[in-house]
Amino acid sequence: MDGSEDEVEEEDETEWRSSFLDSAPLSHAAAPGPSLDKTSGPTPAHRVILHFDLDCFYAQVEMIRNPALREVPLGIQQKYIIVTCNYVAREQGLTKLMSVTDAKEKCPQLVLLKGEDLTHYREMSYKVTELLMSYCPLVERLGFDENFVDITDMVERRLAQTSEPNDFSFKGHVYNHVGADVKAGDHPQLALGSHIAAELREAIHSKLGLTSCAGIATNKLLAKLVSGTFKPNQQTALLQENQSDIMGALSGLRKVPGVGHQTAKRLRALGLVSIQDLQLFPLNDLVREFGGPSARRLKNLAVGVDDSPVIPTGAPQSLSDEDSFKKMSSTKDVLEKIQQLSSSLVERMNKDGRQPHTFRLTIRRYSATNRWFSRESRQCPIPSHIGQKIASGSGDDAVVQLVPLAMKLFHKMVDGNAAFHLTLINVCFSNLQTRGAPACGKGAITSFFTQSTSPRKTQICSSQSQNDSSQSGDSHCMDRQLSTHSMITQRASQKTVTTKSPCSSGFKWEQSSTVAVEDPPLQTEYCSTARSGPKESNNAVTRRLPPNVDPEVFKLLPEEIQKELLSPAYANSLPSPSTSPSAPVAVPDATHIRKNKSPESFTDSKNIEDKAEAINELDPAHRVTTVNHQRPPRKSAFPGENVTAEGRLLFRQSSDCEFPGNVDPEVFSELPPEVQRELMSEWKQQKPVLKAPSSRKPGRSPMTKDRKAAGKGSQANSLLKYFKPS
DNA sequence: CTGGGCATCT
DNA sequence: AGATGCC
Repeated sequence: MDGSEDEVEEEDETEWRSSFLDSAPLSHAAAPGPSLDKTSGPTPAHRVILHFDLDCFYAQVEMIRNPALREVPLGIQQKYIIVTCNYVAREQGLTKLMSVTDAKEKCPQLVLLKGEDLTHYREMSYKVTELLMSYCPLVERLGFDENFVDITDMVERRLAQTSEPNDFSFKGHVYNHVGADVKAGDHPQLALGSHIAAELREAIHSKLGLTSCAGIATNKLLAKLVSGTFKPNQQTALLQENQSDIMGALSGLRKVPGVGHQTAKRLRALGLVSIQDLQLFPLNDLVREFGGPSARRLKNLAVGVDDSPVIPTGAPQSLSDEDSFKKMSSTKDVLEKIQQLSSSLVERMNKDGRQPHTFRLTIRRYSATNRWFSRESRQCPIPSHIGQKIASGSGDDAVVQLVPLAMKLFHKMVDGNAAFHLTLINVCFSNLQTRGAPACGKGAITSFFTQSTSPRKTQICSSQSQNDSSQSGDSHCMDRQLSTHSMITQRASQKTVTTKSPCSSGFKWEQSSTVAVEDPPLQTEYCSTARSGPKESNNAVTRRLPPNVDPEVFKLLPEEIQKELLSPAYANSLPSPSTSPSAPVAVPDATHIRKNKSPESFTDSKNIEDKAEAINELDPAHRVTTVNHQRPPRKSAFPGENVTAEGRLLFRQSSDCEFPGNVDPEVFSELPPEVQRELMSEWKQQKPVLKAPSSRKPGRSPMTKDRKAAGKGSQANSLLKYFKPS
């Protein structure tokens, strides 16, 4: 399958392209109106759905950040797992989700980068979604590296204005077909879809530097299944007539998206192992086990039928941050971990711009049998004064007030006096609400999103007929997007790559109430904390609190928590130890909070961030990689990579912070000296800019859009926070 | 030596 | 609040 990509390729591409690019006719004679129905006219019987899957996503992001890594086998490590690796590594037998031990055994020269901090992956992920949305608003995310796009309307509009439906061709592969085997004229929608898919993949590559795979089919299930047929950096279309082929080719029921471990287990209990087993299994029997809706869904999936609509994802409905570990058994450690997680979460929440109204703490207890099951969580409302601080930028104040809340939740689950053994802690903000944005009420962006998402009705699972009514994307929106698209495409033709992050516009909600929340009167009902030791009165205790801890909240805490908050472990995280109650206490900043905690956090996140910042300012298209290599020149997906020697820096074998903290020193030391020098100089070139990940710089667009949640109550979104203004 | 997110459904 | 599923 090597070089011969795009086997079914014709030359009328330019014609198609121009046809595709020019702005749409404003009349949609044949465009699906609100009454899109199979009975109503020559409208599309089928949707055209694209599925995009970024190649080894985390590895690609890292290789963009440091192009020298393109030449070496690279693995992205989270804890003891290689979550993904580049294709150099895959050639040596590495696979996804392999243990570090196995991976190093199989590939001793493997270069490992820590991937627990998802910040860069998340940012790039949203850039991809944003880019796709600029062409077509119906984009649904699946994880960080996959997107569905419903281009039905775009295709129909193009077809309506295309005079010669016989000139059609397919771009890329066609499943189970070779060469000119396939008559594209018989599948105009999919054929056109394949060209759009190619166009979008090219945009992702030219603007963001990422390669991807795509699948073109009539529903999400098939598009996803077919997209992985040829990897990497290729695309495949699936014709209706080959649906049963691709379903039958699945090696087992687990391969069906939507059938997870549990479902597969229950199916196996019914004697079902293969796709065919499920296809032939009586629906009634299946209903008995799974209930009507799930049973029908499963039966449909088995034959490649999937009516589920592409639901625009928009901004996330929750933000969470978590860490796992082998063992955590002291309340002090829990407190510190919660503090660390909350600090980072609050920072992210602040960049988002929305205000969280619910806080949730999740833990996982150790269990010899099932280490990764049984999560427990408790949630509570976030007092508005805290929520406002989060959204307004007083993040450090917010953290200080949030931690006691979290500890309260923690002790709803864990008895601090008894022994415990945790293996994971997660903190989560949800119920995110857009706060009164002045320009947000009826702004263009807002209405755009309102339109694009409101017409969503939950599609019911119609039985067999494959022709699901395409969720009538509102055509107004599509037209507007199409014109946007031409503009963007024109810009793309200038070969300007917009990977830079600055985008300034450091707009922030100015919060008049920044100082408004005052410590409530201390005298009222102090007695609730009955046995505060004889040492100090409640008043004294309260005075020892950090200035931004709400005494009201404090006194509601279990006394053990109160003690913890006053303990050295906690106080040390503050700039001013509690020794002198009368001394003015500075507001702790995130760096302080971040600083004193578990050893692993000393892995210098500073350098990493610095590097990221510096790299982000470089234009990937123009940056010349300086690599000194005698290694077999891997064919890079990116042309124009150049190689020169650098090596003015000496490599220090010490395991200190001379190189980024996410680089395994051990592994690094095993690299060839040339590679070491190369990497070192790469790192050294990045000049320090920021200290904390608090790069608040990516300005928040003043606009927040409300995405009227389909069905559910408000889902106020500020998706634009994730999408840099283009 | 099995991650760190997200979402939906019940 | 938990279970399940996806990456």
